[in-house]
This record gives sequence, C-alpha cells and structure tokens, in this order.
Amino acid sequence: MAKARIRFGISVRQRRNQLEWSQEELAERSGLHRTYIGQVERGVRNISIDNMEALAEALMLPLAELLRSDS
Amino acid sequence: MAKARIRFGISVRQRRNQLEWSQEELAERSGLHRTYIGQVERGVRNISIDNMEALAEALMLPLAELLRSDS
DNA sequence: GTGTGACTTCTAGTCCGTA
DNA sequence: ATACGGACTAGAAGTCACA
Repeated sequence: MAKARIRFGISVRQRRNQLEWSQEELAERSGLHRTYIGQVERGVRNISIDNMEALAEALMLPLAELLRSDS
Repeated sequence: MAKARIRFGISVRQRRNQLEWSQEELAERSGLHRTYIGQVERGVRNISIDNMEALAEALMLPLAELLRSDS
C-alpha cells in the first residue's frame, strides 16, 4: 500500500529536475501551492486524480507515464 | 480538466465487467464501499491515489494501465 | 529553494434508504 | 445488480510561519 504515491512523487521530482524548474515554478504552472508540490514529491500527501492530472499537464507528460512501475 | 477521472472510471468498469464481477464484489476485494465504486466508475468522484492503487490491485492490473489515453 | 507542522475549509468516502 | 439521495465522519485541499 502507498507504493503508488511514492513512485508518483519520485517521477514528478525527476521530471521537474529534468526541466530545471523549481517547486515554485511548477506550482505556478500547475495552479497548486508550492509546499503542496513538495509534499506530493515526498509522498506524504494522498493526492487526488484531478491534481495528478494538473501536474501531468504542467509537466507535459501523460499521467500514466508518471505512474510507471519502472521509470 | 477532469478527463483523467472519466478515463479511469471507464477503465475500471471495463475491467470489472471483463472479470464478471459485480460492483459489490469489487468493493469487497478492494476494501472500498459499493456505492463509492459506482460513483468512481461514473467519474463523479475525485478519487485519491491510494484508493486508485487499491482498485488496481484488486483488478490485478498495474495502475498506469487504468490511466492509458487509448485503452 | 525546500522541508515540516499545524491549521481551516471542503470533499472524499461510508452508510442508510429507496427505486 | 446498479443508481441516486441524504446525513454523517474521515481525510484531502490549500495555506502559512518558520527552520
């Protein structure tokens, strides 16, 4: 249990670093709060599908890509 | 917006029908409530990642599979 | 630029019923 | 076997001050 949100958080962070964005920049682009982004990346938040989609769109990746078991 | 939860709901329903399970059976296997399953399948609920994972495990599919754009 | 705890508001999620 | 409604409780959303 709670494996998916760990993987998701790691994927978001990897992609954000790849784009060389700060959490603050991703926050602005996704419409979410800066601290919330950080919490999601660390897997401490049980994020909902709507917010996952907002992040995926901001990161310009399909949502399924952020949940792949390998990555 | 809210496209992902529609796709997710459809995928869950398709897979459940494929397994020939009732909503009630999926509810028992996933540990979620029967009425909630129905709402998720219809896309009226903004489900969290932990529960998405619970459904994916009950349905014996990787979570990413339930979110694919095509399917 | 990020991590963390705490806080309030709002909705996810349950449980009852009826159809 | 599923949809839908109301009422309720647990927990996510969203924000902040401070490290």
